[in-house]
Amino acid sequence: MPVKAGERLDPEATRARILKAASEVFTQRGIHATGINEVAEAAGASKLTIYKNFGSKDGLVEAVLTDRTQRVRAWHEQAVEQAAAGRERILAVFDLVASWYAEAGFRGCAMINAATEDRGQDGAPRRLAQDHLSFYRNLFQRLLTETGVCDPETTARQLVIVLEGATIISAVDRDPGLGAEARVIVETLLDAA
Amino acid sequence: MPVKAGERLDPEATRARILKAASEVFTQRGIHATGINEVAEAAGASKLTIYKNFGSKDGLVEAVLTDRTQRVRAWHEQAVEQAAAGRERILAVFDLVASWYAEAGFRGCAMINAATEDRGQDGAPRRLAQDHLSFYRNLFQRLLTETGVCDPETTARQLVIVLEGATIISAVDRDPGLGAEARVIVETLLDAA
DNA sequence: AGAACAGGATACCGATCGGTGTCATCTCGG
DNA sequence: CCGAGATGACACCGATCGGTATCCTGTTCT
Repeated sequence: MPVKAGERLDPEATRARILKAASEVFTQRGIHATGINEVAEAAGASKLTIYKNFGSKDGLVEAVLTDRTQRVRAWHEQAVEQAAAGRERILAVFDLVASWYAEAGFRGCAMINAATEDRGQDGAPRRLAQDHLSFYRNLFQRLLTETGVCDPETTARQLVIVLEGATIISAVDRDPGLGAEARVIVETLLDAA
Repeated sequence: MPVKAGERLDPEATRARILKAASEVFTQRGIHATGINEVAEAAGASKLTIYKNFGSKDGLVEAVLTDRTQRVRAWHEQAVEQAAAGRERILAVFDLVASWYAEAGFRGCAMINAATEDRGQDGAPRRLAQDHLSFYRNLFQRLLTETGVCDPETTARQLVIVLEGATIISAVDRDPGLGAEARVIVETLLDAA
């Protein structure tokens, strides 16, 4: 992908282009399985530019995951705000992931996948995956508190389990139907809470 | 690990020793991140013996995962049989995984991890992971039918979601408490079913 | 116009990868 | 006691890895 004239010599655009290309190729083929050369080719950038911007492959991976978790969080915050108050806001999260499962090339949560590839190590991927899980826990806990659930913390942890279970199974089975199944579980858990 | 005199020149024992060592090192460090040399060193075997027995690294990975899924299935079948009939048999599955989460060096489900590392590919790891999920679905469906649940298939799929969600979160967070949390969710779902 | 800089292309480095070949050693059946 | 098979130790292969250096083009600013 050659650089268009208009966006040339814009360091921020170059960095964003590399991030986007790296995110896509990491998602599709895995992080360990993807070489820097592939990222460079997919981004239409040279290895030099990648290393100038991110220092190392680990630095690139951390930047990709950080960018990814921030985008996902923003999507969820926005979806929640647009939903009617109460239980609908919680279900909006699962409607959002249901549409995510249905996207072509869906391969699961980037942070969980990276932490899984890196298992045994205590590097940035695992830390970012834990932070990502904490985001979901805190989001659910806030929404559950607003709806007046008696034990928001426990129920929030339950919803994260359902969310991540549906995500990993949807990725392995390539089955977008897990979104609807997760929603049913969530309604049951909310009824019981 | 040098070979003990008694087990020398026993091809089956050698093969089993390689499988066990490979399973451990793959689990702890990841499959892509582990070279054949590491497996050979961990097994006290030579690369020649590994390739004589398994043909290729992919063949070794497939053999390790096949062995693993069979062992896990046997553990679950046994745990279920030893539990009292009815709901206890379903909960026995989650008690078993709870003790699994508490093991030192727990890193999640080998099949799901391998499929995640291999994402985008349609090789043996993903197929074995799908088969592993099917095993859980079929097991739960059988037990739910025995307890007289009205829609065993749907509830079985729900239980698999909870099981895999708890597993992946327990692995990422290194938190064995997910076993108890999963059990609570299961009881709620069984009450509602 | 010219300095400064971003960036693409390419070659290169040492290390490691999956995989093969060679050879000595060990055990065991005959 | 000897040959066959299994195994470990080790050297080696081409490919690819992460990472660096070189060279040149094209843009932007002064």
